Amino acid sequence: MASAARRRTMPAGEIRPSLVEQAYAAFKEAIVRSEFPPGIQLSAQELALRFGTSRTPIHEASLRLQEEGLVRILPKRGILVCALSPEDIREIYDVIIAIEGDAAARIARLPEPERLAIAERLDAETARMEVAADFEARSLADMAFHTLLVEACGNSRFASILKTVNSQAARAQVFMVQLRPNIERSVPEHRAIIAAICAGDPETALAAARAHRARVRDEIVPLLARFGLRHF
Amino acid sequence: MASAARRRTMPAGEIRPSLVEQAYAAFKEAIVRSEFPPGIQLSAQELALRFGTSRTPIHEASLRLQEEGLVRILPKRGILVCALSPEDIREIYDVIIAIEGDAAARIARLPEPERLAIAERLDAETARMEVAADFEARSLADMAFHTLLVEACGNSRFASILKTVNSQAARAQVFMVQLRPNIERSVPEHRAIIAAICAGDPETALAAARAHRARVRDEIVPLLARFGLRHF
DNA sequence: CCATATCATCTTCCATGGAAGCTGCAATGG
DNA sequence: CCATTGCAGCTTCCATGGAAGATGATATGG
Repeated sequence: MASAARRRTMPAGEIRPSLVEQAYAAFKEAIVRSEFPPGIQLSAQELALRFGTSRTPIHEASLRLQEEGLVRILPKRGILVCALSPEDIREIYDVIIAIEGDAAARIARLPEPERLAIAERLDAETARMEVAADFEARSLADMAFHTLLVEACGNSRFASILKTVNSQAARAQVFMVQLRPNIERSVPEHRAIIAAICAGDPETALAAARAHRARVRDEIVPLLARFGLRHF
Repeated sequence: MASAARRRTMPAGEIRPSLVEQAYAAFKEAIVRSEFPPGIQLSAQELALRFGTSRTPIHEASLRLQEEGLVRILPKRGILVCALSPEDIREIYDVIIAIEGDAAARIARLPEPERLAIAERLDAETARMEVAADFEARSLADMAFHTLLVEACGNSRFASILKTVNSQAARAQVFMVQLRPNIERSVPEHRAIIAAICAGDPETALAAARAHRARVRDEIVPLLARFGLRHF
């Protein structure tokens, strides 16, 4: 009865993710974990076999991944897993710098109660980062900080842009964890962003967020290039 | 030999656009021209009939348009042409402000010969704008200016982000042309951006580009809202 | 009269097969 | 020995049909 009424108005239960969704997630996961070496050429048939569907969901998932820049569909030839050069990583970081910087400035422009609430949550993540036992936990808290920063800025398009470029960079992120960059430098930089937000100073927040990401970029990109990695 | 070698490495002739491509372009065109009222719900079948293909290319084109935010695919229900609220337009402008501002700053950081060459081309478009006979021509030159600004900044991801949000805003643009905003104010603002680029001053270029777009945003968004347009 | 259940009809989702394009190799001709 | 051509085997592209979900009108029971 109630269940019938609920079924009736069920807007989009999406109980069971579609096969396209599953194929998309599985394919993306495999790419990020570098189970498919970058530059490899695959066919829909073999992916369909691997993921246990027919070729159609694979094809549609590939279209989505192509839109996100993770693969390229070569007409009549196959699916190419894109390779990222250090220059690509640099481009991606520059997008992050532009968007995330603006997001920080936007938060600093919010009415005081709102921006203080956000600042508190940002501070909590930063604290988690500081006391984290291992590198893994520290990275997670770091990611949570940056996700929150852009989710809270009030422009959903900012979030979706960052989601896209982050997924492009994900493969490199996995690799970078092994390089163990000095993430502890991030803590005071995060605090500087938080302080500017609390003070309601958009200019300083913008500059602090940009400087933070630019510092990371300038640390990471030469490192990748020096390791002679032409692509990931 | 050269021809053989070239044929060998020919990446993708793409002589004839695929049906998906055609359906994508036609569907998008129809949406932008508001031939489909926003909010309307369509079926793949009827679109297939209209565009003279089967349902498959329509479906794949719709997936692409969904990725771009122009339509939403409602599972088992149909294809919804998205409606844009003034708030959406505002969000889109804010993305433009962040990305285009950064692009201007990046150009200002280029070595002098390069940035002067770009400045010259930007100036040519601005001049075309100034002497344009009708509003139509003026808009075209304006668009060319902004396209060039972001194409020349050296980060292809900036261009692709702007392409996406611009296509989202395209429907509103068509509408806005009829409002005939005072585009002449743009000319000196463009010149300010160009001057900062020539001077190699990234900060000023950033501020000038942001101010220009922010001015347009603050002119347009209330106008749309005042017209009582809940969506386009 | 209202609430609930049923059902006809719409839709997408996904599997599959034929058509056509691309590639690399072997055969052919100089 | 090299350049060209033909071909076999791969790939995607696209059409189509069955399955299952979503919806709204209608029937049914209180």
